[in-house]
Amino acid sequence: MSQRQSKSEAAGNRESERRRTILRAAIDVFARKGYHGCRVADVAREAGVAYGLVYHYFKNKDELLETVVETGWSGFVSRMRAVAEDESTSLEEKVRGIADVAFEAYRVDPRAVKVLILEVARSPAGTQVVSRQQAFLDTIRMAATMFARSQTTGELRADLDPMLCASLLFGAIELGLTAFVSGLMEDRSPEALDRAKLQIAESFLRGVLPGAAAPPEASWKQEKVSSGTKQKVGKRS
Amino acid sequence: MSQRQSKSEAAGNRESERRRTILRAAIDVFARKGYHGCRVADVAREAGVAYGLVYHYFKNKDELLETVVETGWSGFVSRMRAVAEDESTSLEEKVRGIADVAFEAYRVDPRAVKVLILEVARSPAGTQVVSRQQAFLDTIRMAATMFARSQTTGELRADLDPMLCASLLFGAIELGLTAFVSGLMEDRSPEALDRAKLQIAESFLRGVLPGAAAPPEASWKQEKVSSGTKQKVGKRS
Amino acid sequence: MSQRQSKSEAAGNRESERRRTILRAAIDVFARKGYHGCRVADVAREAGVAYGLVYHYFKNKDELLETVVETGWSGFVSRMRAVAEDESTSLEEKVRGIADVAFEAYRVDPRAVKVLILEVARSPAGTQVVSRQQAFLDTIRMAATMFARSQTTGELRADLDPMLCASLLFGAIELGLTAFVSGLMEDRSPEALDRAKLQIAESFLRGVLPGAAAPPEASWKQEKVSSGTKQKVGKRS
Amino acid sequence: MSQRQSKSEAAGNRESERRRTILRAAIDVFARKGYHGCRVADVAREAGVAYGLVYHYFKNKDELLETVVETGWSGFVSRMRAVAEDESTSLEEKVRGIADVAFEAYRVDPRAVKVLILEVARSPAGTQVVSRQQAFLDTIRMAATMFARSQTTGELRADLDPMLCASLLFGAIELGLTAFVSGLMEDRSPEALDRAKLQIAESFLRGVLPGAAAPPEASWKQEKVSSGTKQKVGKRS
DNA sequence: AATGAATGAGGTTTCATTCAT
DNA sequence: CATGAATGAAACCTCATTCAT
Repeated sequence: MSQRQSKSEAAGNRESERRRTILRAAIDVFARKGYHGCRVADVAREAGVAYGLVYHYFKNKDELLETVVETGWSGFVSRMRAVAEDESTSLEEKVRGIADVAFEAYRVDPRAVKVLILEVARSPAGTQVVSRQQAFLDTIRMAATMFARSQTTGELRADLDPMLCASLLFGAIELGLTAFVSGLMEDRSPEALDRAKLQIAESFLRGVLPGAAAPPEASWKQEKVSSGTKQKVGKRS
Repeated sequence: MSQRQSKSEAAGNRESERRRTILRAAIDVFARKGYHGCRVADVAREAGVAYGLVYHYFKNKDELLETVVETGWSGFVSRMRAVAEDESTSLEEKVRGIADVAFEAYRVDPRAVKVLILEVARSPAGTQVVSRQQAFLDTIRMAATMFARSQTTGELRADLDPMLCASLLFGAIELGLTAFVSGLMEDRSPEALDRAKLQIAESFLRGVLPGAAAPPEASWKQEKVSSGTKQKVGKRS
Repeated sequence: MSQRQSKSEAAGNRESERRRTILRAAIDVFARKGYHGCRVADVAREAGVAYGLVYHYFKNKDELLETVVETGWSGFVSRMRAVAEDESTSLEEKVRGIADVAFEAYRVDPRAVKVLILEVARSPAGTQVVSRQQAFLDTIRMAATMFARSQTTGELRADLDPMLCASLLFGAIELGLTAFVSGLMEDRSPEALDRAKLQIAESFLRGVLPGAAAPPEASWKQEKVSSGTKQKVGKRS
Repeated sequence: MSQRQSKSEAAGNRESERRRTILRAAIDVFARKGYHGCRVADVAREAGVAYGLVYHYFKNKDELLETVVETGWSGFVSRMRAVAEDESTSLEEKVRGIADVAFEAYRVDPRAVKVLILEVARSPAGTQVVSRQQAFLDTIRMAATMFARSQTTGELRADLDPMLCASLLFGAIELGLTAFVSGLMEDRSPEALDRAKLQIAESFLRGVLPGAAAPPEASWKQEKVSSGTKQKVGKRS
């Protein structure tokens, strides 16, 4: 802030600046080519720094991803948690808040969200450090807990599985965002984003809130027996 | 079937038997460690065949995945399409049918579904052959078309984006299945699967069908302005 | 042995042949440039094989050295042990036998001995797998035990430290061999080797066997006080 | 000495102080992990100075070792030479003197001695600057010359190879010291050191001085033919 | 003098793919 | 068909050295 920074301050700033540059480059490259599809050299080139500098700031390629994920995810999760555990709000507000957080994250840094979706949300279990895979699941569990609490207050239909509600909500949000990330949605304007967010939240709420308008269950109840048996879904030719 | 098979038949059968063994092994290994996390040798070992035999039946590692995906996905898609484009059924039945197809596929071969979810649904755009990435998106587009048609008949609320509806449905289904795949759902009995399927379909339908019971929109309409702006979601420190 | 070898036999032979080729090349290269001074590529080139084949037969560069050492050393040690623990021989015969084993090893494969001397005998403790450093020390300990036993039978002067006797013997042998390895000894003919071997064994024996002719200790006893004090050997602080 | 030092003197002192600190650290680190097993950063950390400062005082890593060796070795050699070339002493006194010098060097700075043993005495020929490898050999040659002279005066048995005598002496001393360095000798007290020194010198002298008590050569003369032939020392299977 | 960030050549290791048997 | 040894390009990582401050 002061006109003159002490040497160490200046150095400290430059260091974190470089570090951030590399992290930024990593996000961009990971988003573009995927973690496995890019080389450390790509990240370095994107960042405009020498090869070895990446290893000055990060132990190895994996830690680079780990850091990208952690910084991106931890903020996301803490905001999510703040919304989900706010005792002064209704379930409805919470759900809308969660959608807000997710879409806002996308608005601010779509590429980072893409990396999170691609490399964190889904990835073989055993492969990486527990944290990565777990991070995503923990978030869903957190939401499930939120839904379970809502059932005790009657805000959520009692016949629903809270874990499934959570999956449903996050699945909708995630694939909604994926639609933007992947180019399925042509209009990526802020307004379109906002509309998508609202639609997702609203549809979800309509579906799970205890409302008068139950869907005409009768029609499917009688055919549910057949489901799962009449379909032949043999995987291989 | 006959006691004696002609030479070519026998050879053909033995070949496809081996081929199938390898494909099966590939599915299992991909599901366990991911495409990038495993080596061709792992697949060969899992199949109990020699190293080079994999290359006898498949051009390269990528074709192996391609084949896994194609055989798994094409059946899935055709069944999906049959359901979605059946002109004699209501939207509700179609949606339930889609959920049926997805969950039945999981019931029959959960590991194959896992591979499809991991390696097909999400993966960086540029990386692989177009087909893979496209396959998933095409399916969503197909569902979007289905929803769009339903709007013309008044079966679906007109104010919803069909593409988003498709994302919402598939997102819910996919993450629902992920909940099983990842172990989030402890009870993986057929009954639990069935329950999940029904809940997902029903909640989705409730949310998007034109019903009397609109959710209390008033409550959020007045705060919607703020959403996407008041939240501070800065990704990095 | 038979004219026709079964497939696996042939393969087995070819495999071990290659493996041996690489090991041989490693010995030569290690002897010439040292473990740290050469690249895996050098070994591959020397062996006339492709780069990656080295890794087909050995886990990594370190295992390559480990194997060189083990195969070379284990034979050496077992022969040494056979000599040292033979209860039917006199100490004198044992000492001569040990010199035999060492010099014969050098005659048979001087480069392998060079590698053993360079990379095994001495090397920082913590660096490598225990076995390497320990192997050498264990051999000395074995000899020390042999000397200790000889003291009980009166074959060795009782006033000597067995461990030091072992060090003395092996030090003499090792540096004797080093004189050949390093080119200090110009004549490397078998006869010269034999002469060196005999001289070393004989001088050692003269020095440690209980003989009438004690060295004129008187002469140094009176000046021993000064030793270790008058010399200024400060390495610089 | 004077109360006031000129600026350059002061600077010079400070410089050499730092320089010495780094050199000291290098000795310790080299002794602990070996030249190849450590990084320049390790030396810097051990010295408690910044990374680049090492390069302020030394051209490169190799010069660091070179300097360690030179300062350590040159003093050692000049003391050794003073003893070996002192025309007023008997061979016996010279040998005892050499042992004195070596053990005193170890007493004063065992780690420096370890480095000398590890990095100087043995190291592949081609690897480094000639001086290093040569330094050790030259010392042995010097001793060999000393022994050769002793033969002309009849102090040393005429049937011995002077070069081998030198190797024998230094081998015994070196491995004697190694026994201490490596922990083979449990008692490392000054007294134990002194005892070892005396035993080595005395045994060596007994072995090589022309004494009445020749070892019973007869016993081995008749079996010497076999040596080197009956032993099967094939290195590999 | 002192610092440690920055550089990049050089080495190791992996693993998809080919090929001889 | 089947095998698995052989190949080598491509990626990762290390670390000596330089350089701007």
